Amino acid sequence: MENYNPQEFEEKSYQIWEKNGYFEVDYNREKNFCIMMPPPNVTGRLHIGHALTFTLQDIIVRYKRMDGYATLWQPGTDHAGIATQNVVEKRLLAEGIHKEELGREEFLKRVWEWKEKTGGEITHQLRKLGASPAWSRERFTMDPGLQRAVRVAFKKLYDEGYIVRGKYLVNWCPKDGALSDIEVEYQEKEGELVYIRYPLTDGSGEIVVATTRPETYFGDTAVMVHPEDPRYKDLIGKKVRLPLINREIPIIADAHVDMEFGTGAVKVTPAHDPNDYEVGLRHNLPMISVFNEKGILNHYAGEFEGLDRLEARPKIVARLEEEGFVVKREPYTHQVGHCYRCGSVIEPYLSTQWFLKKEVAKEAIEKANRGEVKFHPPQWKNNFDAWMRELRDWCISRQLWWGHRIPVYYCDQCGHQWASVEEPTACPKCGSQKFHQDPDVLDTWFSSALWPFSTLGWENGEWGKGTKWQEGDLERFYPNNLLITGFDILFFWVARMMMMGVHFLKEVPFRDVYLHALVRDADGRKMSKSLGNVIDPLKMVENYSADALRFTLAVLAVQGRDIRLSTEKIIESRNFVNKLYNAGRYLKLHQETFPELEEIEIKTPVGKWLLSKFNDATRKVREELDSYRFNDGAMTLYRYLWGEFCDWGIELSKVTPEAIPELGAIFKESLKLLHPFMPFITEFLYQELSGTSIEENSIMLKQYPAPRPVETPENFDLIIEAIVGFRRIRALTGEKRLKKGYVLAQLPEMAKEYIRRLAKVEEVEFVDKPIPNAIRDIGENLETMVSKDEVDITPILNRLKKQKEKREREIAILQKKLENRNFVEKAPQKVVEKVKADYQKAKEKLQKITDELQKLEG
RNA sequence: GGUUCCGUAGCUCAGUUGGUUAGAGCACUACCUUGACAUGGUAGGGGUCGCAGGUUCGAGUCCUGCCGGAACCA
Repeated sequence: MENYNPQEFEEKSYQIWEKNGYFEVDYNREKNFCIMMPPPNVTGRLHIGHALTFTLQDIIVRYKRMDGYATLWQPGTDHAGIATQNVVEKRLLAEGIHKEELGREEFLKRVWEWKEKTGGEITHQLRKLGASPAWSRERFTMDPGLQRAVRVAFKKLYDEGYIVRGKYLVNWCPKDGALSDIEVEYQEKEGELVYIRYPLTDGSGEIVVATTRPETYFGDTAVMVHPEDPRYKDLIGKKVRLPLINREIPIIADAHVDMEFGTGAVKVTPAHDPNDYEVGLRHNLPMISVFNEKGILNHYAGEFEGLDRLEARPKIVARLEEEGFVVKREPYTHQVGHCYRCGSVIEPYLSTQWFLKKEVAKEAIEKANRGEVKFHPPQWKNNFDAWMRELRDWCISRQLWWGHRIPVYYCDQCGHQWASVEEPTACPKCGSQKFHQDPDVLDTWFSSALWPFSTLGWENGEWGKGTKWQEGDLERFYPNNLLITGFDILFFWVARMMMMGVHFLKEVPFRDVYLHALVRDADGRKMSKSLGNVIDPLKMVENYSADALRFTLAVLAVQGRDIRLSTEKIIESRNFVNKLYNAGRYLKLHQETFPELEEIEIKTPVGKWLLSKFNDATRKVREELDSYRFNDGAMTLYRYLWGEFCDWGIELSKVTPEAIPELGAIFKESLKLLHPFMPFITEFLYQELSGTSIEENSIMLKQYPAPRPVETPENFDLIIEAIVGFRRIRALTGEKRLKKGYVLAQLPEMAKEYIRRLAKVEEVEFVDKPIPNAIRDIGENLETMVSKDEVDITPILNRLKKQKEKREREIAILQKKLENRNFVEKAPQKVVEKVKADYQKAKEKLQKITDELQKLEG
């Protein structure tokens, strides 16, 4: 057999698969299966998290495809607004060019150029993993078809009143502009609580407020106290003067104040705090922004104008201290919001933005509650429900150039504002040709929210029809069957697909959602460049093969648990690949090629036994894949192929080589079973053992195995037990071989040869009662014996003593149960019967052991 | 503060609706260069299932509390 060089073979076979269109949808099939690839960022490079998610997807997709489904795994990349714009901006800066100098159009041209040339590298890296999506249908969230879908979706929502524009307090990143609520990451930070004195205007005293953000006090438009607070009751309605700038603001009463916190008096800055914003609305307070969109303080800050808000903070406090306005400062840890992308401290900031109103999700919530989407693992449903219940309006406008530009136009003549799918030529109201488009673009997630149906042709116009999508795809593939993605984008993406899918198509976008966990290092730490503990999937593929990496990820993918990955574990899988290769070599040593399992009749005892094990494994693997228990599926295959096929099947066939052709056929079938997990080595061995080429006979296109009828095999489990029994005697006594061995059981005559050869016993006899003067190994279902004269008995004695103790413990437990009248009366009859039988069996075994001990010692 | 998850062998973890003597892989010990494979083979040792109560005939599994760790939301 040829040497197996994974790198070479993986490259070669992948090309053949792709070139021959094996990944594409076979429209001749009746059953459909559709899964969307979560589009990776076009700037992205394959990291281990990608490797996990795409491996799991590929496993399911290959399984379904082999199982007879018209299978669509829709690939594509995401335009990733902020990330991509940053990448290109940086490159331009390296040449000394600011994007403002280029202007919007020219800049966008450069972004597209970048995208065409270097973007989407990740899709090539994905191929190294063996991922098998329908590449011919690859999409980009800003291709013309999807651009149209976005504009249609926007216009519909706009016309229905779900999309509105308004001046609201949003999460503002001084670098990246407006962010949605979930793009803010909270971190615990050591800060300080500064107590500031606000003198009353009538000179009758002062009021002290506490704040963690003293620089915002320039925007205060009130001080608020609890109406029942005896300390401040009399002050309500009076005015205070803000330090340094001397602006006067009123003291108001509001029951929302927490009297316990700080001094019980709260400064109100409606333009820079979400709670204060609400207060401002309730009490009709003015809203004063004290810094601009870059976070630079403005004229309201008096002498501090021109400073960055964070730099200004200590200076402001120092100045207030100088002037005697600071009562005290105390250390205070609190949660500070940071931009998910650049890490800047987020400021609540008043600005005009577009919002998608939460009401749009009403139907999606109802459907989710009715269980129309199933989550795996199920506890995610709670999380999802909670978030959907507390849904807030979604800020969808972004101050970027790269992205789907908001299709809203403003007439310069009459002021009319409208949304349009097509580029308009004139104002629909006054006919003026002077109008302009909204400068902002949409949140990237807006377009990915449409992904489960926009890629199927929904409102794509004519673009891509017949190539990127087919007529009827929506009916065939929507709802998608499954979504696999990381739990970290449950809200960002999954929830939004739910809203949009249900809103536009009246159906949930997918039936099942599988959320996988994070990949961590061997010590459970997050992988990060700064820690230097990053495992590069491409390196792992290079060093250990894609199969090894895939199998490792699958075997570690336990639902609801983080994955601790290490090269050691990948090496274990690599060893498994090696084991399979050698099993193939063994078979090839005896016969050039092997038939398909359905082409031959399994006649030999070994073949029948192995086929029944294959059936067990097949049933289990199917069940485990159907319930997305990837780790169990991988483990079942590992145990079956290594522990049963290799350890016993091959070994037994050395005794009766006439079983080898049958083994070969069963092995080929087993390769199909394994193929979704390890696509390459299975293809290699399948071709080697079939004497065919990938082009004519790819394993990818074979039927996924199903259990097949086999008559109850000769009881090989007992033969195996006898072999192990003798081996144990040999291991304990150190005998290289045994002259004569006895088995207390009636096994078929043919068993003798297997026992002789594999247990190294020269002569075997079956007996129906213990021989005299013997040492016995008492197994679960049978005993093996040799004459006492043949071996040294002390290790045997020790072992028997241990067994005795163990049996006695067991018997005590069972006996207690049986003596318990409650148990005998209340437990199901079947259980009681079983315990009784077990008790009898255990007693018998104990008897044998004590007899044996007595004889040996006596 | 709210919600959720986790704690089982030295390590990483299975254990699906409660029902044998709680399993696997790695690691460990002893033996084995036997014609597929030392990236291997054979045999073996190792756990009072975080702690304390409770429900039940019966608890690793269900309930309550506590201890320890993590995540999400506010």
